[in-house]
Amino acid sequence: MLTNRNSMLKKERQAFIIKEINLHNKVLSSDLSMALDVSEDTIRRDLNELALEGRVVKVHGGALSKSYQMAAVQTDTYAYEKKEVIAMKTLKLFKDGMVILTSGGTTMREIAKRLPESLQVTFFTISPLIALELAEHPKADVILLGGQLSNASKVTIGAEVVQKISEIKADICILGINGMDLDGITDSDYEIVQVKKAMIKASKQMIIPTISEKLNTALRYKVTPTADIDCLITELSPLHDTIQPYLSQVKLVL
Amino acid sequence: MLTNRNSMLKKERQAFIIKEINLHNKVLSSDLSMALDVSEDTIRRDLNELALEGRVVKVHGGALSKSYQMAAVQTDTYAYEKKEVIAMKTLKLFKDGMVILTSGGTTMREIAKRLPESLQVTFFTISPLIALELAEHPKADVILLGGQLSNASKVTIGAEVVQKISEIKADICILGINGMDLDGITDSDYEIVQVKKAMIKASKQMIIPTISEKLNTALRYKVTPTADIDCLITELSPLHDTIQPYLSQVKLVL
DNA sequence: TATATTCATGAAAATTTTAGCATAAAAGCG
DNA sequence: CGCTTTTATGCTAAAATTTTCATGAATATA
Repeated sequence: MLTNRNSMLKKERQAFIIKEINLHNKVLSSDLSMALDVSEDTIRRDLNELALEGRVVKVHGGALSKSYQMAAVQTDTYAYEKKEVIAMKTLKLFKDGMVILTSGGTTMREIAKRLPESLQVTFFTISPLIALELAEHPKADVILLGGQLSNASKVTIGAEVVQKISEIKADICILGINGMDLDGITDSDYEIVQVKKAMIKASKQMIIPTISEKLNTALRYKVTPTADIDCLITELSPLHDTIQPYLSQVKLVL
Repeated sequence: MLTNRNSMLKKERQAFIIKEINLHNKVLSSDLSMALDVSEDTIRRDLNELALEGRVVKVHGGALSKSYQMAAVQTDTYAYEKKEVIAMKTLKLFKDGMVILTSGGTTMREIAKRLPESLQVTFFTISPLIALELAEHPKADVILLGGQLSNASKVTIGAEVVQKISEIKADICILGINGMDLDGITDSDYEIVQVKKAMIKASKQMIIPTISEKLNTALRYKVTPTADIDCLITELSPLHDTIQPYLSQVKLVL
């Protein structure tokens, strides 16, 4: 070896690689080659060894942390546990005799699935899927708001729906969302935005159940200002860092 | 710093796409191309790979979340083969541009599943399940007739539905039935009878697809006389003994 | 229908991997 | 110490993979 000082033992080098991966969740062979001043072949051999030991996941061009693969596998019901937590929190707001207006979405579906047997509530919904889920409940009254069915999001949209919603006076409206930041709730579908606006207008209170990942993301069209939200429900504690900025904007955070 | 922001590993990129889809339920190829700074070809190839793995649903221009796509897959329908035969016969009556009014029922669902891709029709339906099935069809316009959702039969009922139906002028109405004999079509649910009467009134032609088992049975409430049926469709040949008595009553038997 | 997007395909370019070989250091041994 | 063996590393050329680009076909959208 040319310079003893700079030379690194194999184990030492591999430890460095592991550390890098833990830090950044990925490494590129080319980067490591430069940083450690060895050929890419050596790096590749290292990565192959580490992959064989199951310490990293080798991919074309470098390697990824194992957690990447984990996250990639669980996909069936995305963020299932989180949505379960959100559903339980949301259900605490439901009282006997309430009129509840709801949109669609998988979070809302988790809520519908867990509706307590004893609860006597009236639901208005634009989602056939949610309606069918709620129809399983013995004491729930379910009114499906008719209209054109959107191919993409599978909820009814259009002037007729908006008109019908305007005739309702609901106690609370549960709104599934796609994007939200400190400024407001946003969505990517214009038609759906119109319906959601009508839903908000028709309800005394607006409740937003969402996984925290959707916070601090914005989409094309604005639905309503964040300040108008009556209750924001995420899987996180209201004390969590991510939630802090929203505490001053939203009336109640669960 | 080792991380090179410009280059992203394939797996990493696909993980990003999955996350984006799970978050917003859909992604556009063009958006991803911009966000990840790769060509749309690369995005398309990623989406195709992910679709092949069954992680996302590829559509024109982007991809959708899987959870939206799956609307309960059931193959354990009673008399599946018979209903398949009936469905194929019924579909021959559908023409481009038609306005079709339909009730619910498993037979109707088999029809909806098999709707040819090329057909351009407008559906009005009282069944959320049928609506969701039809919504998978690219060229079908689906209007869900809103109203109270019946717990038992999972179709919308009530004055509102009847009122809405009266405003429609459909070419044909496909009516699932529960009982029928030489005298007339009968049902056991009074509310549903009201809706079916309205559907018949709103349509130029009435088509009854039913398994032959239901022939020669009668229930509590009468819907309409057998003589009013325009087309009766069963899994049997019109020459079959069971069908013979109906030939004189019904205009067309398939 | 006409126009604009998006898709599929194959070829080309860029990058990464593999495998074989050469070199050199490290280790083992008489 | 000399000698051989083992191990680690780098190099090259060919193979494989990934990405882009160009084109016409298919598809949406007005």
